[in-house]
Amino acid sequence: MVSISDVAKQAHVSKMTVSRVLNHPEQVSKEIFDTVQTAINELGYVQNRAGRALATNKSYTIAFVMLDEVAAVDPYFGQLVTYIADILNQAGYTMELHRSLDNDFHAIDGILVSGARESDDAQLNALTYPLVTYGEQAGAASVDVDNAAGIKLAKQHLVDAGYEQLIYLGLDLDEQFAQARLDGFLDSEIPVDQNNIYRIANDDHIARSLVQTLQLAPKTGIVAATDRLALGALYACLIDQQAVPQDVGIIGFDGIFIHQMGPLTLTTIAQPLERIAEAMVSQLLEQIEQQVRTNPHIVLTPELQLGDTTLHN
Amino acid sequence: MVSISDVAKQAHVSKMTVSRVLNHPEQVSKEIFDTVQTAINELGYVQNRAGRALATNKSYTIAFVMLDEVAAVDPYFGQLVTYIADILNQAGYTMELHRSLDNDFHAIDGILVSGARESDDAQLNALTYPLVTYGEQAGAASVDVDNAAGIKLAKQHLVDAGYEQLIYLGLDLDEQFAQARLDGFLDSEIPVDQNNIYRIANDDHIARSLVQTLQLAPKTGIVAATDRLALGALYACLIDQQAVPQDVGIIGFDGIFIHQMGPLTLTTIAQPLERIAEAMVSQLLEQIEQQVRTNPHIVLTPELQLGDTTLHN
DNA sequence: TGTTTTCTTGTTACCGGTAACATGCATCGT
DNA sequence: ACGATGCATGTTACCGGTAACAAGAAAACA
Repeated sequence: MVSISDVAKQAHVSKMTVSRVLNHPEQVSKEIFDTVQTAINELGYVQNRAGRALATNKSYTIAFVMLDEVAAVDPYFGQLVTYIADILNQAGYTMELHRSLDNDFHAIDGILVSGARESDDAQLNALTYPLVTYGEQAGAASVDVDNAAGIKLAKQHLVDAGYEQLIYLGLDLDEQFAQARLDGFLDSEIPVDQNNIYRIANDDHIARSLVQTLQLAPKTGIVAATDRLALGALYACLIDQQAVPQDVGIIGFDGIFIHQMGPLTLTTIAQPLERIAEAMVSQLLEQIEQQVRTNPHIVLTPELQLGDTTLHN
Repeated sequence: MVSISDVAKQAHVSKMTVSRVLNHPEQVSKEIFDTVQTAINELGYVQNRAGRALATNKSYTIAFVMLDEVAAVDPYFGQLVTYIADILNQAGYTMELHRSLDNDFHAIDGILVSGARESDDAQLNALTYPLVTYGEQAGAASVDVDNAAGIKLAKQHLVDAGYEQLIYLGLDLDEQFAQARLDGFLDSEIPVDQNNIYRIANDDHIARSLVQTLQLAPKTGIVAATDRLALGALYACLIDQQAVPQDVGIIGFDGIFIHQMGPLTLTTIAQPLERIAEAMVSQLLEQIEQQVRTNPHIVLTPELQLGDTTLHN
């Protein structure tokens, strides 16, 4: 492997001058800069990260910790993690992927966490690295989507589209976002009937249980807490031979399944995953540069994405 | 940050002895071993990876390069990448995630690549690191699923179940696996009608195009090249009010969508993702230890996974 | 012209760890 | 009782890079 010393020899300068060309080019005369650059190119020199990390105590590596088991198979995870990897790469950082907080974290500059639950709080707070979580998290910086606002958007859209009865299809409440979305459904000007709130276990066969449960009056709008639930509802309607979107409207949340996945694209509340990724990274890099751990809660607003499962112009 | 020297001081021994306790404990007397361990625990020492990497020229870091854009949102990607991360972690390695071969790879011991196309060959062959790809790749070690065998399995299953007419639902052939699966469908004892082979562009609304295209005779078995296509076919059948699995059987390939995703679990040919991950990692670590780049092509056989979309006992 | 400032480059030491060799001491064989 | 052998530990040097300081030369100032 060609090192900085090899380049120095080739260019007839000291190691330090080569280092300057790489890190503080303004301190180097034009001639020498060119000579060194030429030598670098000729020899195909690339910086040794370990050496640099050791000398500067900075590794330019970020750990992304993915705690949610389910998320691994959920498309939005792949989307988020790749956005983050891309953005970090562009900023000159490398992203490690971890699945547990039990790992020793060596030689990293900061940590991004997704899918943390309350039971992880202690471990999270014990970490001394700059930290940003996806989803609200006490005692740490976090980036989240405004779940309640998103659901309100969904309700409003269904009402505007002329659906008369609203049904909410929610998940178990053990995850924070599930509670927030339910709250969003309950808390708004548009009144809702408590009998029309259903809760589905995440591993149910959604469509099967729905087709038995729901008595779909005409002009019903279904607000689903996730796109997966919305997809189940769509199946149920197909089986039950309901006309979607004419008689029944369906709106989901997340914005992942909308493409290619069904006979109809879903109308959904789309999470701005790219902006989430950007916010997480920029917040983290800021902490790293400033060398302070701050705990802002950044909340991004999701957007209505029109599809075929609701009426609209 | 507490370093090996701090531990050495605390334990009244030399740095080297501490290093031995960590790396060659058999060379150290029992007493001193205990003393040093105590000091390590008291001080909460963790090894500095950069220092170690610099001294040993090993980083214990592997780059996973995910080239396929689509894969990022496909659940199997999340599954594979997390399996690999888990296995690597257990072996004491860290996994970096990259999205491009253009990145400089610093301080890594080896590379895993998924989603490479022919156009990536030049860059892949230029890499000097130990390398294993997912999917067949000339000039590099690879792990792949026996796509043709899988499709034959699917055909056989449908015939055994009593479906009389077979239809193949395939993808564009620009990816190697798509070709292999089509070949598997054509090449077998069970004869097929060339008119019953359909090709769907990956961004089509599968169900919509199918319901217009297919003239489903009773007792038709549909072999779909991917679970996503199978799901589309299932939609199409629902819309067209075909009885699945009584009149029409559907079998997919990949084994990802089977849970929770529809009114019926898919019968599918499941990729052994966990074994794929294991094979990729063990092949790579072997190359790293042996310090030779070998190019075996490891082919794993997928398995029939029964679901509700075909008849069986 | 002599002195100070500025600019460019080099020297030294260190980041945290480990390999290779050196040393000191106990055990062994004869 | 002596050197030979083996075992446990320490010393030195180096991995590749950079910060802090030193030094030399050119430019600026008086």
